[in-house]
Amino acid sequence: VTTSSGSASGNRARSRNPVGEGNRLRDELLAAAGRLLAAKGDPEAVTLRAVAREAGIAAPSVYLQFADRDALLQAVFVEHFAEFQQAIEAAGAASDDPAQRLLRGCLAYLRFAEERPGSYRVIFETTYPRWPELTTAELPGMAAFQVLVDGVAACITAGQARPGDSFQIATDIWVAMHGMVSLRQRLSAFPWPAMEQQLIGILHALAGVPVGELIVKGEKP
Amino acid sequence: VTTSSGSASGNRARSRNPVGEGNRLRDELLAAAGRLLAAKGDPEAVTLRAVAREAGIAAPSVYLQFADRDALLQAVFVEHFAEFQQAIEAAGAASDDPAQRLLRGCLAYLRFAEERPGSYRVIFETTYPRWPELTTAELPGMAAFQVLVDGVAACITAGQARPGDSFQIATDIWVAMHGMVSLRQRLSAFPWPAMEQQLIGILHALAGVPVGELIVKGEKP
DNA sequence: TGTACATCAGTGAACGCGCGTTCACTGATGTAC
DNA sequence: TGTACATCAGTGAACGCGCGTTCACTGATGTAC
Repeated sequence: VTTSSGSASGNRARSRNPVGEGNRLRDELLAAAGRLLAAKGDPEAVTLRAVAREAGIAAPSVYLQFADRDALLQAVFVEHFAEFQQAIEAAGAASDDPAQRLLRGCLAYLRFAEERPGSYRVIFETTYPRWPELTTAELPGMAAFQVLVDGVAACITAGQARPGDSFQIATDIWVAMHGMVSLRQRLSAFPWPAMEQQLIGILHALAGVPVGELIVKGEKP
Repeated sequence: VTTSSGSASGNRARSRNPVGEGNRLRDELLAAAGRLLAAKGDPEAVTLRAVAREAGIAAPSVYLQFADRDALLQAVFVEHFAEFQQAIEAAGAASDDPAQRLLRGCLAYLRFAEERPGSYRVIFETTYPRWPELTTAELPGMAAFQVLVDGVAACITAGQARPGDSFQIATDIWVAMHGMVSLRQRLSAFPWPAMEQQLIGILHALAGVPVGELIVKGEKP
């Protein structure tokens, strides 16, 4: 964990615009939160004071950008969730074979969770006081989930998956993937199978994609 | 949440035996912790001071029974885990048809998690500082997991499940169940299918148990 | 170009809180004689 | 049976800590004239 000593006023000329300056500090705070999350792997470590410390500013300055600690955490969520979504979509886009897209997207999900446990926990294992009000459609994550639903549907259409309710199958796959990463993180002493092998077996069982289609293949020409 | 006002010295004659008396207080503390867990649904709520408060004793008295907060939490884990295991085994024992035993055991798992989220989180979503030392065999939960492995194996032997590696299939089922309860608790706004239906679909897909075998049937004569 | 002034990003000190833990103690229970 | 004593379960006060949040402030940046 690095503690940047510098004050926010660097050598670069500041714009007088409070908004511009504000965004710079805001970004610094989110970056600091990200570093804490990466170092500790635990959303609990992202306290308002720890973030301020990591960013090299005084604790009260956080209030210039965020109404309170919860607003800060929510912004952290939004940032990390966007990165999560991007990682998955980028992985899926690397092929145009439906089964490959599905496999790669799922693998990206698992790898993100494995490589960035803190970010994953901010996304899927933290409760945000302000969210119970949200409706299903507004749920952050529904867009990402839709990618999975579409992926399954594409496999079915292409004859690469057993016909069925793509929404339901996608739900089952999601649930299984979440269980995989959540339990692996919690019980690392359990004799887990290799993540990729387990994923292939699960996709095969839940979606009916032939195992042959589920070996990661090179880019299409 | 009830705060019992009474001091521990009641009307009942105390045994002079410090161990006897000690166990009484120990049980009271574990009971208090259980009440907190049930009321808050969150292991974080089980602080040493909150437990003492709930049990109606002074905070330092906890040290008569537990070396520190971590030891207290570990004892809470052991108690709730035993109850969890009991609930599952009792449910499975209610039938002698392998598929039914498996189904009922899994349902009991899900129901326990749904009805006692605090207990479930103490078991599967809390990290205990003293545990990284444990080997696989010592892992609390391996015994419970073995029940699931045996259940799957029995189904295979009885021709009620697709032949395969029962350990691997049990792992997949466990992972899926954990994902189900963990995500349901975190994202209650998501349009989840009925838990029992989802379980049946998952058991069918992962273990190959025919859906017909997976309707909860009455007791055998 | 030079000076007086306004803006406002960021600060330092302080608040009350709940936490885990320590320490010397108290006082009812039970025992020795 | 009666009294002096030992045991030890449980206490009250205090500690230092990190937390979120508040408040009046400071002082460099940029502007008006």
